[in-house]
Amino acid sequence: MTGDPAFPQVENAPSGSRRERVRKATSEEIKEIARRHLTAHGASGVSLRAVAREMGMTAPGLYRYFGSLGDLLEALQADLFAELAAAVDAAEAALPAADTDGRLLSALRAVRAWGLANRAEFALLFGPATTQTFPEDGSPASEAGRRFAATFVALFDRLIAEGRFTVPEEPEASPTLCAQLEAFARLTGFGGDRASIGAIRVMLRCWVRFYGIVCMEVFQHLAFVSDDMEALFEAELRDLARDLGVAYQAP
Amino acid sequence: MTGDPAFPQVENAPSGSRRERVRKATSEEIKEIARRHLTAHGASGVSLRAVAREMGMTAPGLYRYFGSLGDLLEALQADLFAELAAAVDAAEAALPAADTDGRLLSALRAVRAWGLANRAEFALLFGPATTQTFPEDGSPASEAGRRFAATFVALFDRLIAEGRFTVPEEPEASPTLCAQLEAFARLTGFGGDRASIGAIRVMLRCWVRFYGIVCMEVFQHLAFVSDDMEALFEAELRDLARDLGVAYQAP
DNA sequence: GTTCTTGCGTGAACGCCGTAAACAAGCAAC
DNA sequence: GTTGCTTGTTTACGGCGTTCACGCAAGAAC
Repeated sequence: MTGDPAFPQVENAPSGSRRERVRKATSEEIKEIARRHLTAHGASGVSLRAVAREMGMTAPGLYRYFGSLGDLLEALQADLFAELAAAVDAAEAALPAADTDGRLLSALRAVRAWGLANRAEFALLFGPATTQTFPEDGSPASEAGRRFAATFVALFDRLIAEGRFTVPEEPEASPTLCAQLEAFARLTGFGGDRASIGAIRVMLRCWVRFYGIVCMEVFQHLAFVSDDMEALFEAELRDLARDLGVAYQAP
Repeated sequence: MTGDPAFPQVENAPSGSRRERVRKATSEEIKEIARRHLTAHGASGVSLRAVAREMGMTAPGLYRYFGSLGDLLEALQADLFAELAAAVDAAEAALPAADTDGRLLSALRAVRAWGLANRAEFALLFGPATTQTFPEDGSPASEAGRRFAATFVALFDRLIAEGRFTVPEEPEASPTLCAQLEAFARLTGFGGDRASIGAIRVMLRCWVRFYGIVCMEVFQHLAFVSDDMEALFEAELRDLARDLGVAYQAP
């Protein structure tokens, strides 16, 4: 596996032994085909047999790569979280690093755009947790999700650091809520030094609102209003920006 | 079974011919069993064969009652919307008619409670629209959903009538958004006389926030924060009430 | 009361599916 | 070469949605 058994493996090749490389390749091919089926027919349209058939294998062969159909979906989940995070990063990177406002808006719009362009994928990531797709706590999928979240946590963190939004006076926060918010901050590594409860509360509120509007649109629960909800989304984004002390600007 | 066979159709019996009654009964039994399977194993755990087996029938027999598995799920959807609406109505009815504030809070809490007590059912109603469960526009499921929404529309309507919340100055509403909001008001029969664009906007904003927090909890996307998110929900509800000019009161 | 009709349920069949177990071929190392 | 591990196949089991041809009992018509 590593550097040199005799010393023939000078390793200009990508990485790992030949075995490992080809294994990785087929593993990627499986996920690639499964992704296509996911896109085309939703999560329930992904089947080991169909994937195997498409790549000229038999279904049991896939069990050398994924322990079950659920495992395959979970691996897909991890990849998709990474893909989404990459899309968000790309959207951010297009703007100057100092433009926190623009970057945040751009990042949020990127999530919506990705969700609309990848409905089934979005549903797999953010839809109801079925008996299948159960990202166990330390699993790759769970970690990938955490990394995705980290992107936004970092952005919000900068808002706090820049002292953007005025934390509202909230004396009513119950002890239970405070404890949970603190747990949230700890788990996400949010607001390293200035993690005021109020700030966390504002961030979570915004995240919930954002989740709501995007899910509604992607899951098509407001389709009867209009097929294109961009205007509503932008209006929501404007509100959201105001709450965060961020200067809204049209896309 | 009915009253008298001699000149028989005096109809003290429930309704319809005997045929129709027994048909209705088995139809209900099918849905009842399917509902149990839904509760136990999620939407993907509902199968015609299993339902049939449990009621001592064979699967093809069910096709006399539902055109397909998808149709059965859609019928379930309709029933579940009705059940949820009933739960909301009950929660409302427990309070005096004049107590608009209390009724609204109670109604919203009822939705959350129902969702938590019926996760899979909630997912079927509000989760991603799969290739299965596609409530065609005039379908029973779609109508049931509309009736459920109507409950809340009525409540918000009363808030407007009572002049509760001050519509924020929003000169930025784009023409597209205005058109869509008007379409929304028309389709839901919202705000008969005083349907100001701003009011509709406020209502939709609140609905989106509510949808977001409940979905997050029911779909278990904030489970890492805590297993019991009641405190967070109540905090969100407090904010929401403030925006609507509603007096928050603890449950 | 006999006949006719209609609707209900079954049995068999087709083609999917996930998954397990036994087995054969290929590659790696000694 | 021999040994052992990795890969993939074959075969098999049970479950699934759905279709079709068929019996059969209950209601309608006479």
